[in-house]
Amino acid sequence: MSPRERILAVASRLFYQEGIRAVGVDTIIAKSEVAKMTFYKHFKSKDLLVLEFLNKRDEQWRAWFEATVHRLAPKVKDRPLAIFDAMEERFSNKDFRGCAFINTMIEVANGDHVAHQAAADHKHKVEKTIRTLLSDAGIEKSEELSKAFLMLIDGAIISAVREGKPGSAKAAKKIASVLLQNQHSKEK
Amino acid sequence: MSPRERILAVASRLFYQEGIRAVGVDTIIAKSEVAKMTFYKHFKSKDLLVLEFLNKRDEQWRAWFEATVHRLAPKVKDRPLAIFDAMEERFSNKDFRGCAFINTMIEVANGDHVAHQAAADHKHKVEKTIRTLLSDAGIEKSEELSKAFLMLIDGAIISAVREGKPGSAKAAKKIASVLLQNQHSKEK
DNA sequence: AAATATACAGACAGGTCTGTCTACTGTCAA
DNA sequence: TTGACAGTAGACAGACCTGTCTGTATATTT
Repeated sequence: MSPRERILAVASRLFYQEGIRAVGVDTIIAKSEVAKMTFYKHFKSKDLLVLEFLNKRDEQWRAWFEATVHRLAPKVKDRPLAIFDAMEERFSNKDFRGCAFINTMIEVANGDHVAHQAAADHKHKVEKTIRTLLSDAGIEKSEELSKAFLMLIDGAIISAVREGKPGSAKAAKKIASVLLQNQHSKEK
Repeated sequence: MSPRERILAVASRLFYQEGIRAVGVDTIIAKSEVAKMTFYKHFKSKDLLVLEFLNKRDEQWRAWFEATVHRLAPKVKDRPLAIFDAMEERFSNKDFRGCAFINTMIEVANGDHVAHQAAADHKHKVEKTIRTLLSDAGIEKSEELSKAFLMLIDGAIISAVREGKPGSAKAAKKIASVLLQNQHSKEK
């Protein structure tokens, strides 16, 4: 593993686990066993490292998400509800500490900051993925429903963090299934 | 206004607006026009000030919540859905920056910290209030539904922060009304 | 063998953080 | 008038923050 990869790996783990403000560059440098100048050669500033962390995590998260939903639900019509089974898997991880993008957005506070933009972009992409899952399952008016699903996901994430257990995923799934039934009965 | 009240008022505003870690005691001391020793006379540490901020905000928030729901919905059966109208009022405030308890919980990270306990306590109390609103409206199985409502509220809060506009409250209300209808039709 | 690139170790500057301490001022009551 | 009390102003300690700088070692390429 190259120094650059070590730095990014260590930083990603610590940023997610403890928060961005809580982790200093000195800690990252020490834990990735790298010289300070090597760090600043590869990342011009801490902010740029944060940005790279967010971008990489966005890609990895969405790749995981699509793969897991497909694994859990081979049939397209089962995939919308499988979203919440995927979330439950995530919530059950012992290192789960919520959504890195929500966390960053809250930690940074300033709405103009790049981190907010990154969080907004990430969630928009996730919402688009959900919309595709819904319309592939034959659901009309998938736009409103995908926004509802995203809200349920975020609510479930917060509940899971607060309670320290993954039960909220099942509750969210139940709500989602009611919404789908409701949508279905309206179409008839 | 006594020095102590000034400190707490300034701290509360800044903690909510910018985050706890982001605001140093020096800033609080300067803005509340107080000597440093006066600060430390009234609050033994920053952590204790944070705790008092959270406790006070919990009381004020719930008082506002109950009063607003009652104002918006004089009839008991209208109150469950009025919860989301109340939230929309909150989201529309220009200083809205999410839920102070969620924010604190995320910012602090460590699950054993008092702030987590405070957030958990607050949300439990809110859930209990919601459960009462539901059962007063004649809804059975209010426990499961109150948890669902809380999840919708938290999801709507996150969406509102992310989008910077209060629209998510209406979306959450729509979902809640579907849940209520569904509950109602099951009872029949 | 010499030159170049990369990474190492660690001192340093300049700033911020929490919390402590001293010395001074104004007020009120015994 | 004297003493207690609450508050002010500001220096200070010690830790931590980001980012820069010097000098050295190693490895690869020419």
